[in-house]
Amino acid sequence: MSVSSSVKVRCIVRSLAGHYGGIAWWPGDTDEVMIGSILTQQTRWENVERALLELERRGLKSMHSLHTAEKQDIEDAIRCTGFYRIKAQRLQSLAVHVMDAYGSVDEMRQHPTVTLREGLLGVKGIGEETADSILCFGFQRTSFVIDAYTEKIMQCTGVMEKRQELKPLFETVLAPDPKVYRQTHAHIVEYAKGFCGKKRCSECILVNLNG
DNA sequence: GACCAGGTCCTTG
DNA sequence: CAAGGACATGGT
Repeated sequence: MSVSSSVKVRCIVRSLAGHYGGIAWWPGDTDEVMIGSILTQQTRWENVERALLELERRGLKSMHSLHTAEKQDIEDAIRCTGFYRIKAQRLQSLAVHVMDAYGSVDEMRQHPTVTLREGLLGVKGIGEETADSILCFGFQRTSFVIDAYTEKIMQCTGVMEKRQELKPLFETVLAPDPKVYRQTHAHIVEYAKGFCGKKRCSECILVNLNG
C-alpha cells in the first residue's frame, strides 16, 4: 500500500467522523448480528428488520434455535429478504458451525479473532464481508468490513488499491479500537447512501464534506 | 417495467 | 485470476 493511500484514507476517515459524529449502529445482540449479517447480503436493511421480527415471533432468532429448526420455518420467516432458500441454508450452516465447533455463542467469545474468522469463512455462504460484519459488530473485534460502498468511495477518491488490499489499508490507518472500526464503517455506508447512488458518483467525498 | 439492494458461489474463458 | 450468471423479494 502506498503512503499516499494511507494519507487519503486517514483524511477521509477524519472527515466522515467530523461530519457524522458518533452514530449508533447495530445495537443488537450477537445472535441478531450473525443472523442479520447473512440476511442483509444484497438486500436492504428495512427488509432484514422485518425478517428479524418474524424470526423472533417464531422463536428462531438464535443460533441455538436455528440449529434444530425446520428449514421450511426459516424460509417462511425470511422470505421478504429475497434469496430466501439459500439464506435459510446459510443460517443453518452457520448455526451448525457455531454449535459443533464451540457449543454456544458465548463460548465463541473466548477465542481469538483470527480463529473465529477462519471458522466463519469455512461456512458456505459466509464470505469476507459477512465474516467481518459478524466479528466487528457482533463480537466487538477490530476486523474492518469492506463492502461495495467502501470500494466505490475509494474509487471515487482515487485510492487505487484493489478490494483485497483495502482491509489491511484501513486496519493500518484506524486506531485499534472496536468502536472506531464500527463507527467508520457506519459512516461510510451513511455517506455512500447519500452521495454514491446509481450513476453519478463524481462528487469527491472531500469536497462534499469539507467544501 | 427496469433497475437496484450493506454478497457469495460456481462456471467459463 | 477476471468476468458473468444464479439466487428472489420489495421498493423507486
